[in-house]
Amino acid sequence: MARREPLNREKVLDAALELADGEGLEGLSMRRLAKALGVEAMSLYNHVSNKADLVDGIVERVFAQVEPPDPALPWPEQVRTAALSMYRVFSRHPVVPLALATDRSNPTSPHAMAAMDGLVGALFQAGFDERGAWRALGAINGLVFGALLLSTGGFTGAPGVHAGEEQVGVYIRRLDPARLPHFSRLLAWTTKGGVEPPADFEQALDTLIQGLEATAKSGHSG
Amino acid sequence: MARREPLNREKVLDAALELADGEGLEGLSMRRLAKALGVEAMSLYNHVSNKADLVDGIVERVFAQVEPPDPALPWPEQVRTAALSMYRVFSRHPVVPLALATDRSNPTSPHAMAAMDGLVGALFQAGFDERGAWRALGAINGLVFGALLLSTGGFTGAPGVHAGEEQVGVYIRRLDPARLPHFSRLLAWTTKGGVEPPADFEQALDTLIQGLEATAKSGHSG
DNA sequence: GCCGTATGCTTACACCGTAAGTAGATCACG
DNA sequence: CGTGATCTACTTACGGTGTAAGCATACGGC
Repeated sequence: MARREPLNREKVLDAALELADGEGLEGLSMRRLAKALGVEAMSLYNHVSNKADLVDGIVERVFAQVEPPDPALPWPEQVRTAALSMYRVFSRHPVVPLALATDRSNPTSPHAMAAMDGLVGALFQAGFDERGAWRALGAINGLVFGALLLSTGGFTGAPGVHAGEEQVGVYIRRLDPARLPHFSRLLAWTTKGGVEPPADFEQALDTLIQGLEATAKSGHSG
Repeated sequence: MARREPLNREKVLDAALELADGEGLEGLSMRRLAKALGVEAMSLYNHVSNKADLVDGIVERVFAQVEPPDPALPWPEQVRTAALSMYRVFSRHPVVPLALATDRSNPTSPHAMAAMDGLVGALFQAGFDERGAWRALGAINGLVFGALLLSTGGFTGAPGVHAGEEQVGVYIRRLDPARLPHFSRLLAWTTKGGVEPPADFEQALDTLIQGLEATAKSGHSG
């Protein structure tokens, strides 16, 4: 009667994150997770109260990897590094932004709040008042999550960045250059390579930060 | 034997959109949709090949409401109106951004491409080359969808804007002002009202556009 | 009138999250 | 040591999901 190595919340969450990274959020089911752990589905409920709780757990676990910015740096640099850190971490675990957008749950995760605190601190340093900081925070988070969700989930206004080249070709052939001149010109360019999501995001972020610097100077309330 | 009024794709999609708007994307199931139409689930498959096809259909239908910008206006104004139009339309139908982020499907929708074409045209007018336009487009779409998904789905780095005031109170009490000084200061402000998602988005958009103007002037490739 | 086609219903399958009940192993305490 | 409490895992079951397969009915063109 060799007892199996005991399960615990940490192991469950680790396995869940691995499964979700590999199979996507839809591929993460209690039954499949249990099977991966060599256990029956209902046993998981000893360590996790819900599927929602499970998802919250992996979100929190990933947020723990986000590095808060160094308050000694100039504020635009803080915003830059914090946003980039979020982007990088979530790129490795695309389930997380999706889970945050899908479920209505969460936001009481300590690590998530810590990450936000750093960002907000930088915005206060910039001279924003509460309203301005709130709006700037929305802009930053929106850009980070939007970029991740669009590049992951499928819609860039173009075929996913993951699509093979032949697919893109079909796509382009379907659109009428006479009716959509600009968009087809742009898509033609994307097929020649040159699309690099991380660099593209970094550029978009810098653009936003430039805007933030301008509005921070001109008026406090953003 | 009074025949029932015949079904067609349009009626199915209309009912699906209405159901999804009312009950959320999760509430949209073939069985429930069929019941709403006074029909059995499998009958829907005569007008729709898939659930994915159904969702694509409502996405396309909503995209049709997005107004392309007027090419005669100055380009920042074009970007502004186009992005705002997307934001407003999708605010009325929050299922759509969620569906785009969730499913890996879609993007061959004519109306969606038309909306993108207008935006890209404005960016070319601004003097961006392909790479710059691509990145600017990513920034704009990212911001629009990110703002929508975060305000809808739950995570603003704060309790959802929809959360009742007492919930927010509980939330704030849970966080330690000593450990998270900036974030708790910001959240304290949000409880006093003043959070207005449309205005907040508009401000974020203007900030981004300011950044776009700066980068458009300084160099072509964004 | 007749037949192909389109429409709708019925049944069935494999999956999902999880409530409820139960068996067995482990541990604290007398 | 015995004994009871607790904790873990398993089994079973319910109502939900998307949809494949088969069958009945009604309509349009000849």
